[in-house]
Amino acid sequence: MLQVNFLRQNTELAKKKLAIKHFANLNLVDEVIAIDDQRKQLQASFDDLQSKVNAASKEIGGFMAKGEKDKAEALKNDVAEWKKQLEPLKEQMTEVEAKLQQVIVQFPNLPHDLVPLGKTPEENEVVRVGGETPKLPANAEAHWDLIKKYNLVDFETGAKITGSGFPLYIGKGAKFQRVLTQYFLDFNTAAGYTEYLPPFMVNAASAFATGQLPDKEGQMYHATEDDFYLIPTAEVPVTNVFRDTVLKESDLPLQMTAYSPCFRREAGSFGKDVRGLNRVHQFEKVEIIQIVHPDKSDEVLNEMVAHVEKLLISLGLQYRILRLCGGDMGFASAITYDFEVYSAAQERWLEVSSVSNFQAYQTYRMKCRFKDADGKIQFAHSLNGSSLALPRIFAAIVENYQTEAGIALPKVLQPYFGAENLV
RNA sequence: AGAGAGGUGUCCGAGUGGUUUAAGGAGCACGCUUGGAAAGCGUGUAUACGGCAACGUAUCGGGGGUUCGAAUCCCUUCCUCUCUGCCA
Repeated sequence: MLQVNFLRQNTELAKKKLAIKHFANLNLVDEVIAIDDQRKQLQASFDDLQSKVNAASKEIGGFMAKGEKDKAEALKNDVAEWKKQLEPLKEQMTEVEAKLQQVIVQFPNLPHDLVPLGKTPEENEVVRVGGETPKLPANAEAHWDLIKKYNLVDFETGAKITGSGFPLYIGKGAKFQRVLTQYFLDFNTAAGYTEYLPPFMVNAASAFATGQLPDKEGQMYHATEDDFYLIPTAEVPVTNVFRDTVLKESDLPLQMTAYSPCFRREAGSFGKDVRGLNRVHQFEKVEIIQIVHPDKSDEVLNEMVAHVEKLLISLGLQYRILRLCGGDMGFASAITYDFEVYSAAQERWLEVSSVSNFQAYQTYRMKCRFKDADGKIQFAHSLNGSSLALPRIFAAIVENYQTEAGIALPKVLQPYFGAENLV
């Protein structure tokens, strides 16, 4: 959530930056300031009147104690009059505050200065490419054929149990999921991240705090009986650990990692993108999350990008890092780097990680603050990234490590799997 | 799921309608004291909004109500603990 005071003091800058994110209704900025003016005025009148009521009530107490009933009664009449005036003021205030909230949550985060202009994924900037394009055997197949051939994942039975997009992992396929999860968590904790295992459902307040509500309401599964949402990423529960807190400066940086299944309705997805493991409704992911001092978030973002890059290198996958353009970035993010791995069998890049700096956008919503050296309260910055999302890594390894005889494994995974080959 | 007990500041904890302007204690910070430290003494120590400021307003889990006045009474909701039930 953006802060009204920031919009007030940087109106033109904010509009310019919102335009980079292709936010259509720039007049909303002026509107929000006007509503806030109204709010301030109402509050001033309300506070004045309430102050009179409070003072009089105290006086009445004094009169009652001394037995001066007449004076007390006279004052009571005054108070009754003021309270009558107070009522409409209170109503207006509630109304204006709701309106302000309703408008301000519509603003996406402002883009970082490094964010390239552009609207479509084609306009994302390739920052780095690494690794080798794998040489596949002549009869190479895509992962959706390989997993069938070796009975690693069964989509049909998953669909019978639940619906399409809920894969059923079997045998070595299931074990491989577990092994990847463990390897990723170990890799993250070795770098200083603390491991969390969070709830997989969250309440509306948590979903709001990280920006899923109200923006992505339709993308989450909603258990209406209890009003819980199935998490679309571990980012939601883990970032919310620090909702409504005032931290000490020395607590920062907070580094968390968490495994979770992720549930996404993916309403509106279609076409070849959704084949096999490329896009599913339930998948496993290991996430890294940091809450840091605002001065450090740029630096930390680079560290997180380097961390994920090292992880991909260790898996021997060809990858590229994209800096997303304004039009392709998420709602709450100030800057995002996407990681893609190359699938030689599909001859396309698959997104496996997205690392973002949210700056104070989430923490302001969440009221996650810290007390700085001068005793002032500041909003921390939050960042997160996948490290890593499993299905496409699974797909890429299965495809890129296929041999005439089966599927090999990256060296780092062999001790975890207890074998040199997956199959 | 049923019955009961609770939810007060960083923490413990008092407080059942009116100097509560939330007692008291602990912790923390600063100062005094000291050769240095501890102890002791003193001072300070929540957040949000409005205001240049003085200051005002709100907040005792959340929401609503009664009252001139609510931490305190009423309703509602969430959470924690104990017991019972069910259960991996």
